Amino acid sequence: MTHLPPAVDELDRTILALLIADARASFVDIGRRVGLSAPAVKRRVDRLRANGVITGFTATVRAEALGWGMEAFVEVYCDSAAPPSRMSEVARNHPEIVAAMTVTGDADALLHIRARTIGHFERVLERIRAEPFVRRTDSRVVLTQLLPGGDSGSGAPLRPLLDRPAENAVEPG
Amino acid sequence: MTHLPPAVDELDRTILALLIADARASFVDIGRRVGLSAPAVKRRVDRLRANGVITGFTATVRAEALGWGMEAFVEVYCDSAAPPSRMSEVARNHPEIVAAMTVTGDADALLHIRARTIGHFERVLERIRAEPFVRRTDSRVVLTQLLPGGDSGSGAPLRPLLDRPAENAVEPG
DNA sequence: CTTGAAATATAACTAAA
DNA sequence: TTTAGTTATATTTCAAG
Repeated sequence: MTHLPPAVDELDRTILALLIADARASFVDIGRRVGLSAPAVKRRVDRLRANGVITGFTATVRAEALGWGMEAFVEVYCDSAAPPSRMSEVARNHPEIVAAMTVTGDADALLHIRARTIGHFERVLERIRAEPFVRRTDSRVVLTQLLPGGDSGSGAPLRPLLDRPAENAVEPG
Repeated sequence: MTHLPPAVDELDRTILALLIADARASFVDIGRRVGLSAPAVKRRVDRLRANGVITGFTATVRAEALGWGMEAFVEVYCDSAAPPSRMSEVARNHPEIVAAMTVTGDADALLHIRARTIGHFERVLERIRAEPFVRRTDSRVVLTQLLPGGDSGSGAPLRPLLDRPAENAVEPG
């Protein structure tokens, strides 16, 4: 049994790009740009949501404007006995962890962390290091975002990828 | 002249949390939950946008559903003569780079990269390594997302931070 | 795709703190 | 002066044809 192919066509990609650029755009407005009626657009958006292509709509917020001026990536090294589910629990235990993943390489996990200040970040690190199984951490503090939109996942950086249908083809071999 | 304090109050934070959870929520609906009329909500949202607290509204898309099944973080080491603006240019030159930043530590930059397949990723790496000033790279391929929402920046992981006004206070010293 | 009724966005105006 | 409520109108949503 293969995973169901979502079957996203050119029109869907354009609609996705428009919704990524502005999630509050009206179906009428989107329809005008893609040459479709509003109900037709709505049907496609509903289908993209049902298919799990669109997972939701969100406001993008400048973390600094809310007092979260620090950002860092932290590699976590665990005891070899650490069950993989434990890191997931650790990630949920600390609200400052905005993303967590297992990765290749020496480290067992990579954490994306936001904090108010260096001092706050230091306390978060201490909290994480105090977790069972966590042996040591290796941090990289973000200095400057080099791309507009800054944070990945804001959707905007994904848009260029949508504009290249040829690149989306399944690669041979 | 100090930077203007955005002055985000409790009500704003609730509205932000609701918009992060669903960017297409109607002002009437938001108003019901915070005890405000629709125009009052709109005025606040307009102000949050004008203040740069809200930078936009975006659809969150599952990259895998579009054929982007690979994700990696790549540390880039440059020649000491590399101007900082060059990395920014490199980042813009490769659409697979969804985020790029300068960081503390040995590496000069950290890239967040999305690719269709391992083979595609390898070719992207070769392209980046061929850039002037880039001396070497060190990659960490993402294996499993440990938090729901996966990607950071989707807004959802930021929501818990909004729920903690006490944590948002400016820290002494 | 088109239609039409219900819901929504939004501007102008008014009222209150 | 700043913020919210009310009203009025254009627009949008959405189910049905």
